[in-house]
Parts: sequence; C-alpha cells; structure tokens
Amino acid sequence: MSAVKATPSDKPVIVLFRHDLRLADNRALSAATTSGRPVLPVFILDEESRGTRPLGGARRWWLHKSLERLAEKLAELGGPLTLRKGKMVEVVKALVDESGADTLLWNRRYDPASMAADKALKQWARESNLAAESFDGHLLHEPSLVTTGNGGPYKVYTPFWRALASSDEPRPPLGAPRALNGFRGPIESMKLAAFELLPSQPDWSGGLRAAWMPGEEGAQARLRSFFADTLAGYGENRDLPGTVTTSRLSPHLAHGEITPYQIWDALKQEASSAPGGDIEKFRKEIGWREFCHHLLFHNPDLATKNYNSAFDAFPWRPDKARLAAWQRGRTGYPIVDAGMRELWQTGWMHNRVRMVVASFLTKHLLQDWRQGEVWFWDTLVDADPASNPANWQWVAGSGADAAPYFRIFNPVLQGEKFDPDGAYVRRFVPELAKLPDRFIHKPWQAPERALSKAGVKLGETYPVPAVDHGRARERALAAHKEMKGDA
DNA sequence: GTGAGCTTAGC
DNA sequence: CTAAGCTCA
Repeated sequence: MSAVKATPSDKPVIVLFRHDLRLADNRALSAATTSGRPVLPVFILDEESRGTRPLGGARRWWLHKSLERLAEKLAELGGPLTLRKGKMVEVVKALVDESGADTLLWNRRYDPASMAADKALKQWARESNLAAESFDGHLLHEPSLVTTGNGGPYKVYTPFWRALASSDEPRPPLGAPRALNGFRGPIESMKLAAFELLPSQPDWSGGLRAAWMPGEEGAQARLRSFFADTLAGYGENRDLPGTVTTSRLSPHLAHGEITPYQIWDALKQEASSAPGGDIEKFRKEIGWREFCHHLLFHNPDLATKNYNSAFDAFPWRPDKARLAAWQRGRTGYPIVDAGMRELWQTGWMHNRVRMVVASFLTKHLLQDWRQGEVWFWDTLVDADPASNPANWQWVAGSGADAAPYFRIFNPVLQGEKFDPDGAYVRRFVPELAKLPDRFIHKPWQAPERALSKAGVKLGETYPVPAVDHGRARERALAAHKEMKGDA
C-alpha cells in the first residue's frame, strides 16, 4: 500500500490479475481501492514471455470460466476487467501509455518464468518512474525466506513443516472491496472469446462442466461443503477415492480463486470449536503445497530435470503404445484405468489414485516420469507448476524426500485396500461394473462364468493386463540396479 | 560430531 | 521381515 500513498496523484492504478482470480483477500486490489484513485483491473493472457509454459487444455477451460465470473463481479463493483494478450511487460507498457497510470500493483507469482517476467516489469517501472508493488496471497510463506539452520533450502518435508510451524502465524485474510472507482478512460479490451480458451471441435468439456464451478463463489461453496461434510474424518477417509473424501480445492487454489490464508483462517476457527487430528492433517497438505513451491524455487528446472541426478542414468523404455494405453485408461488394471478415466472426464484425479497411476507409469511401464508430468499438465484443472513436477518426481523416486524405490505399488492391493467395494472402479470403468467385489480389481483372475455373467470379455470389452505385476516389479528393480551401476 | 527420525508399503 | 542413506538440528 505504501507505493500508492507515496505517490499523491489522481492518476489511475493498474491492478494485474493473473492466477489470483478473486476479489476477497486480494491485497493488490484492496491497495488500489483504498487509495481512492481510479482503478484499471487487467488480465493479460501471456503465452509469450520467455520460459512461459503454455496452459494445458483443462486449465484453459477453467481460466475461461473463471475470467467470466471475475469480469462480471468487477463490472458490478464498477471497474470492468480489461483483457489483453501478449508479453506481460509489453502489454503493461501499452496500457500505461493509454491510461496515464503511474502505479502498478500485483500479487506475486512463484514459478521461474513468472518471477522473471514480474522482475522485468518492476525493473521497467523503476526506470520509468512508475510505482510498482507486489503482494503475498498465493503462498503463506515466501519460498526464499524458509531456510535450514545453515541457510540452505529444505530437502525433507518434515523439518520444512516444523520450520513453518515455528514461524509467524499467517496473516488474517482480507475481505472483498465493497466498491471500486473504475477508470473511466477509453481502454480497449479484447473479448474473452478471442482468447480461444475453450475447446472447439470436439467439445470435451462436458464432464468438467458437470464436476466443477470455477470462480470465487464456487471456491467458497467448495470450502463450505468441505467443512460441513468432509473435514470430520478427513485423516481416515482421505485415501478413499470412491466418495468425496478430500477438499477438492486444488483447482480453485491453482487459479487463486481462494487463498491459503482464507483456508488457514477457516481451519483456525474450526479448530477452536472442534479440535482434532483431521484439521492438522489437512494443514499438512497445505504445507505440502508450500514445500513443492519451495522445491521449485530452488530448482527452477524441476519439471524437466531429475532432482536426484542419479536418475539421469535410469534406463527408461520409451514405448508409445504403452504410454497411450496408460493415457486412455486401458492398461487392464482397473484402479489405474479408473484413475486415468476420471482425469480425462473430470480434469481431476483423487490423490491416492494419482500415486497409483504415477507409480504404474514409471515402474510397471518404465515410462519416463516427464511423460506423465506433461499429460497431467494438459489434463488437470489443478495443474500446478510446483506440485505437478514435485509429486511426479516424488513417486518416480528421483524427487525430494522420495519413497525408497523398491516400494513399488501393487495396483491390485491398492485397489482392494482403498476401493474395497469397487465403487470408484465401477463409476469410471463401467464395463466392469457388474463384476463381484472380489474380482473388481483383478478381472483376469475371475472364472469364465463370473466374467460372462458380468458381460466382460477380457481382451474385447476390457483389456488384459498390459504387464504382469510380478514380472514388472522385477524389471523395475533391475532397472534401478542398472541405474546405480551394480547391475 | 552425533543421533533421531524419515507421507502415502509389499512380500 | 525387508533394507538406505541422509537430512537436519
């Protein structure tokens, strides 16, 4: 807010929206509105700045829907959203020229390309005698400020979490501005449709529309229903994909429709009335999100480079047919196929199943984790530049604080343990729906009579397993030995 | 230097 | 029961 006060003028203030598509707990927007000066809210679709990773299809759909809602709400407040396309710095320069603005405000981003673009923007503002100020909102703790006793980055989650727990309590969230003194000058805005964020032919977004309500109101509704229906028992139930057992807040967080400060505060209030392990368990998940950003901050190549460089020697076996079978949910392992189909249909996958499918791709099929990371990036509505690569590397064994490589998930046991009645498999792999519980996770073991009664013809209506679990496991362990040089 | 402790399990 | 170092204070 200091940047605004330090520059007494009636000139407009530009507020940049990026992945902070909300009015509440938006410090940049609040700083602008409380200044009393004309406010020009802007969203720039930047797919050109150096190093920018183009958004995947699922996030593009979400972005369209969320911008639609944000624009409506800003218009109601009196300051319509201006849409532009191009390199962040160049477009802002043009907008400053057109509007006469002398102040730029934004909420900070933390992926390497975005940080570089924002740094360049601040540099240009300084050289041009413009005020520029950035604010927190996306993370509870600045990744650069969390350090070990030696001043280095953390490599293990638990000490990182302890460090967060012993640091300052996150600030309370801000409310939404009640009014907005919108800039009145003639500023041209692109039409949202011109961003071309929605799928054209064919329109695959029906499942996404049915599953989600993008936008700030959808995020708050999700938070409320999580607290009302799911938080009690979260610690125990969160591993069960068959019903709603997790918060499902991730896409809202990824787009900044809700902030971790708002969630943290809500948890705190809930804890005062109903203390319990479930709340702490969920806090730790917020902690993992922070840890992933910490890892990305200190390892800008996290999405493309093995965190543990020993894995550079891992003998992956690239195979397009196997990759395609995994992507389309046709591996012959029901829990894997259900997960991949949930992803394809809804743009999201339950956390437990993400681990199972990632383990299957990297260990059973020996496909490079980067193949999986790219697929998730394109298909997840919550695709996050930090969480996605960090968790892929965690599963693959190349990441920070990764599980020992020899712990290879058994997709049958995982299915039987976490989807015991097969409800999840039945929903997303309907061709197996009529199989009895005891065969739902291993149809190849079902007697012919049970299969025909359920209308299943292995190899026709549902694939035979792409690999045998036991042999695949031995092959993965051998590959790992080869990597270590003691093959 | 030293010791405690380490998300998610399989055989 | 296995099996791996290695981080962090």
